[in-house]
Amino acid sequence: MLKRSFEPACRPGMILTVNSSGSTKERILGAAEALFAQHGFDGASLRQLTTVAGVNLAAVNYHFGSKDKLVEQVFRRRLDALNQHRLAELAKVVGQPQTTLEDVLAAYIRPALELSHDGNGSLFMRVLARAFAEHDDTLRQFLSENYGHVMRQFTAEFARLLPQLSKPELYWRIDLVTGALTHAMSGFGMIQRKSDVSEHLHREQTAQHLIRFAVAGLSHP
Amino acid sequence: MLKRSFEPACRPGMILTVNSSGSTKERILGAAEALFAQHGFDGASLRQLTTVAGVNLAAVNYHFGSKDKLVEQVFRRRLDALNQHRLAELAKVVGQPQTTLEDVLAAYIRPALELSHDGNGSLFMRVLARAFAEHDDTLRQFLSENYGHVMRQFTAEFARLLPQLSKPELYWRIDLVTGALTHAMSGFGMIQRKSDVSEHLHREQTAQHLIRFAVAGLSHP
DNA sequence: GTCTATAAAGTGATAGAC
DNA sequence: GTCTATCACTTTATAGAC
Repeated sequence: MLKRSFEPACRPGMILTVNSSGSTKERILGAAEALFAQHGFDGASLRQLTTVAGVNLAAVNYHFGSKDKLVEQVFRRRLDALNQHRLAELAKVVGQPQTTLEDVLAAYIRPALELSHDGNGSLFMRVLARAFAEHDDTLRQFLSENYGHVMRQFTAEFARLLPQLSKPELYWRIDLVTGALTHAMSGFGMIQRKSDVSEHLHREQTAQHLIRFAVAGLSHP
Repeated sequence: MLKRSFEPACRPGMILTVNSSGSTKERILGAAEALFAQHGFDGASLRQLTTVAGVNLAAVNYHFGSKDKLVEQVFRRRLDALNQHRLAELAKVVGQPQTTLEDVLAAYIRPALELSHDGNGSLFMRVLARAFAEHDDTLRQFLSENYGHVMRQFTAEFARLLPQLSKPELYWRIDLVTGALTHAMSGFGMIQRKSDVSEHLHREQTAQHLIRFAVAGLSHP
């Protein structure tokens, strides 16, 4: 039922991409991201991981201390940049005289979409989707402690733009939108880019889809 | 980072519920559902599982053949009933002279909500959410082969009710709605029932929330 | 149908040579 | 900083007594 085989874990090209550049530490992080996305945190073993990264088994404990600390670093590497990007975009639009719901949603969605369209970044979005599904308290606490302020800032802005909604109603809708975005950005039902559409245009179209859906879901009467 | 400890895996009451009734086979299925929800398919071991179920370790292989076959049975037990229920509800409304989008969505959502509000059923919705996040081809093929016809029937009905949408546009929206529902039904952001609201009323309110959100997401211009 | 005992392989982590 | 070798433990699965 559940594949746990080793060989077909990564496409050949992907393995080369992962283990052929950067320091040992970077190669481990890259391989961890790919294998956690495919097999989960429990499913991916340090032996798979170090083989794909082309490093020695002991290197993980030397550079990170433990598997759990490695997991944490996989999250930090991407989320620090992603959420700084989000807050920077939010700051840009909040200062404007007439901020729209679209503007705020774009500040939240576009940075994530940009990440998910960069080859290795899309793997990370799958890791993130897994983390959501895990319901692991330790992991959730880590995310809340380190990145909770981002969500709070966006929620405050949504509340300002949707004053007709009660707090519970707003939280309800934000939660449903979050579910839709996580699902979409983890690369599940992402519409395939046609060959006559540029990467940039495709990202723009995808962003428009997501934002319009989110606007409808947040602001319906 | 990731909890793998054994003791606090289940609340005491839950363990009693799981292992105190039914045949050996049923007790194993119940414990598997609970532990797969909490620790994932890889994270939950047969030793945990048989201890919680109060049965012998060897009983899993005797009754199911292997861990993977057990996973399959955990899905079958709930999905057979859930999807039959959905199709029955769909058949009821499709025959009517003026079927609405709300009717069709209710036929899809209400059976899942009913399941997710029955104590052990809510654990299964979390198992299902995990399965989505897994991206495992074997698992996805199993779901598609056995229950794909249900989604196709609902999609056809959506297409009939939303003729202004192109096929890709419709698939996009259905996918985003699916993400929101999976997220919500896995018990993530479910609004807590207040003590002065009956279980039945709460389920009704939740259904209304989900359906209105889905209508807005599917039918916006 | 249930049990004990155990096989065979995998796991994370570490000690110590280089 | 990288390596080999290995420890201590857990995993799934099975053989064989009852």
